[in-house]
Amino acid sequence: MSDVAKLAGVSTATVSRTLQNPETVKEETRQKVFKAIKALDYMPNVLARQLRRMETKTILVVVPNIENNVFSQIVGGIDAVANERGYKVLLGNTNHRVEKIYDYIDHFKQRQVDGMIVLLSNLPDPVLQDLANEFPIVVTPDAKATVEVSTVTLDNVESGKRATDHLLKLGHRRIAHISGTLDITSSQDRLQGYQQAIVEGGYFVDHTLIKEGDFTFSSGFEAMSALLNTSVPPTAVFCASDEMAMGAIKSIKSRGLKVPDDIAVVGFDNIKFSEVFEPTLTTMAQPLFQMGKKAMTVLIERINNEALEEQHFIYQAELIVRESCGVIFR
Amino acid sequence: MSDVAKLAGVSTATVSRTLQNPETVKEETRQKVFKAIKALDYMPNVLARQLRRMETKTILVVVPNIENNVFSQIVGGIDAVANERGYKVLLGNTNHRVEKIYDYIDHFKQRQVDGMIVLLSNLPDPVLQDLANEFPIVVTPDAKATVEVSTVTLDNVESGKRATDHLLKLGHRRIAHISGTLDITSSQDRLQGYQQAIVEGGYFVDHTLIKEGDFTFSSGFEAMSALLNTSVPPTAVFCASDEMAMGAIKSIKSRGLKVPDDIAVVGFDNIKFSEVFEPTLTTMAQPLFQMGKKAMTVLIERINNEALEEQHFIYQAELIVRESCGVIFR
DNA sequence: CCTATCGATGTAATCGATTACATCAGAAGC
DNA sequence: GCTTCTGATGTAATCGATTACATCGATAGG
Repeated sequence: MSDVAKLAGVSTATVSRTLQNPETVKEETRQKVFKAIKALDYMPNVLARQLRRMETKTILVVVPNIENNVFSQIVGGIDAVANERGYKVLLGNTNHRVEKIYDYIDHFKQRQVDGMIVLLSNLPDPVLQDLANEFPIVVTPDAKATVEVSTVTLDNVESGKRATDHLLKLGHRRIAHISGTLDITSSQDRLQGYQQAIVEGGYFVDHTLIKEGDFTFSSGFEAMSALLNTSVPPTAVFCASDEMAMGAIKSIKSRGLKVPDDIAVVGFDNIKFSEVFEPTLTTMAQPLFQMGKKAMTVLIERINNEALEEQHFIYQAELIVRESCGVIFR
Repeated sequence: MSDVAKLAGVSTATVSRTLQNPETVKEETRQKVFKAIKALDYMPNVLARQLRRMETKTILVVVPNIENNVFSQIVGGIDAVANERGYKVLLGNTNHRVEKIYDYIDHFKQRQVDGMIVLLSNLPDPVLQDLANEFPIVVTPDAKATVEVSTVTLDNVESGKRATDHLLKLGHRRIAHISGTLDITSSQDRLQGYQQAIVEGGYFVDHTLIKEGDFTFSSGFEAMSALLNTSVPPTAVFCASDEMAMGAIKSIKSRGLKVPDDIAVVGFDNIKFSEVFEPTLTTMAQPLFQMGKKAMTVLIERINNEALEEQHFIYQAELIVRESCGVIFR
C-alpha cells in the first residue's frame, strides 16, 4: 500500500480512504490513486484489515454431514446470501461427533469468524446458551425452545398433522408413523402432529403403530417390517423422512403387497429422488434453500446489531401429492 | 497476551514461545504461563498470527454446486483431511457460473487462503495455468491434460471401457451410450472408453447409438426415449451417471419394456439411491471420498513446498453389479 | 580464573491496513 | 481584515501476535 501511496504522491491514509470511503477523497486524487493501484496491480491484504477492524466477514456453518442432501440444500441457501452480502462460508463438518463442535467454538473465541449457523448440533443447552449470549448465532432447522437463540425452523407439528390429515381424508383409519430419532425436536413435533391429527379426527392413537427410526432407508425398512408382522397391519404410514418412506415401501413390496393399493405412504423432505422413485412419493416439502437464506439473513442482522432480540422464523411445509398415497391430482 | 505476560511475570515473547515452541521454554516458566492463560481464559487472536505469518491455514474449495451429491462427497473427503491437519475449508459455490470463480481467485491475491481445490471449474486454460504457477492448486475430479497442475482424477477411459465390456460379456451387441456434457474431459473419456471396448471386442461403433446428456435424470429420460424411437433400439445402455441411468430406465418402463430383461442398463457414480432404485443399479463406483482426501493431502504438500513438481493421481472405479444389467453375483 | 558457548528470556521491530487526530488551505461570515 | 468553519490530506498510533536480535547468567573447557 505504501508503494501505491508513493507512486500516487499521497499518504497511505488517502489510499485507504480511496478504497473504503471514496466520497471523502477529491475526484482528482482518487484518479491518481486508482491509476497507481492499477499500475502496481495492487490488492489489499485482507488479513491486516481484519486485524484492525476485528472482523472477518466469515461465518461458520456447523453441519452434521455435508453429504446429506437436506443439509447441503440449506448450506446452498446460506451460501447464496453470504455471497451476495460479501461473507465467506467456513464449513464445519462434525460427522455427528458432538465433541467436534467444541473445536469450532474456539474459532469464535479466536475471532476467526463473525458468526455461526448451527445445523443440528446436539450441543447441551447451557453450552449453546452461553455461546449465544456472547456471539451471533442462528440455529436451524432443528431447535429447542429451551434456549434463547435466533432460530429458523419448520412448523413440524403442523406438517405432521397435515400429512396425517391427508391420509385420514383418503379414508385411512389405521395409520402408522415411523418417526425420526426422537432425541431431536423435529421428530418429536412430527410425531405430535401425527397424534393431534388422529385425535382431532375423532380417533384413538394406537401406540403399537408408532415406530422410531433414524431417518435412514434401512431403518424405514425395518420399522415397516415390524409393523407388517403385527396381527392387524396399518393401511397407511406417515414417515418422517423420504428415505425412510422408501425403505418402508421396499419392505411392503417385499411382502408382495402394493403401494398405494394395499398400503399408502407419505414421506417428508421432498428429496430429489422422491419423484424418481416408484411409486413417486407423496411428501411434505421443506423449503430448505429458503430456510438457509433466511438463517443467513438473520445472522447478518445480528452481526450488525440491527436485531437486538433473538428472532424466530417458522416456515410451513408444502404437501406434494404424488402416487404413493393413492390419489393423483393433475 | 500482554495481560497473560504480566500475570505470569514474563514477556509476551515468552508467552508466545510457550504456545508455539514449548521446548524452548523452561518447564517452570511454562507452568507459570499456562496458569496465567487459564486464569485469564486467554485465547490467541488468530488474525494477528496470520498477519505476521502470512498464512491462513485455510483452503478454498470451488464447487459448481454443493447440493450435488458427487461434489458433496468429495468435499467430505477434503474436509476430513483438512480437519486432521489443522486446516479450515472455505466453500466457494459457483452455481455453474464461471465468472463467479474470478471472485474467489481474488481471495488468493488477497492472501485469504493458502491453497485451492477446484472441482470442475470450466476455467479457461491460460487463466488456470497462470494461477497454478503462482499458487498451490489441485484440480479434481475433472481435469484437462493441457494444464500443468496437480490433479486427482478417475481413469474414466478404463471405467467406460469396463462398464461397456461388462455388457459385451453378457452377450449384448447393440449397446448405446448416454454421455455427460461433452465439454468436460470425464465425459469425453467415458465415451472413448465405451468406443474402445466395442472396437476391441471386434465390433463397430454405431454413432446413432451415442446420445449426449447433461448428467440429469431428465436428460437421461429424453436420450433414452430418442434411442427407443429408432428402428432398431439397443439391447443395453451405458449411462455416464446414475441419475441419467434412472431417467433412462424410467423411459424404458414407460414403453412397457422391462429392465434388465428387454434392455440392460449400467450407470456411473454409485450414488446412494442406486441401491434403492428399482431395479437396483449396476454402476461404476467412484471413490469420491478417497479422491477428496487425496486432493487435500496433495494440496498440503504443495503448500508446504514438500512437492515441487505437480503430481497426478489416477483412481480406478469399481464395477458394482446389481439388478439393472441382468446378472447378480452373490 | 578467564573466555567461549549455550540456554532462557527480554526488547522491540514487524506484518499491512485503518482511523483518530492534526494540519492546512480556502471559503464564508461578520 | 480577521475569525471560524469545512473539506482534503497527512501523521502516527493501533490491532495482537511473532521473531530477529540483544542480553545475561551459568556452565564447560582451557
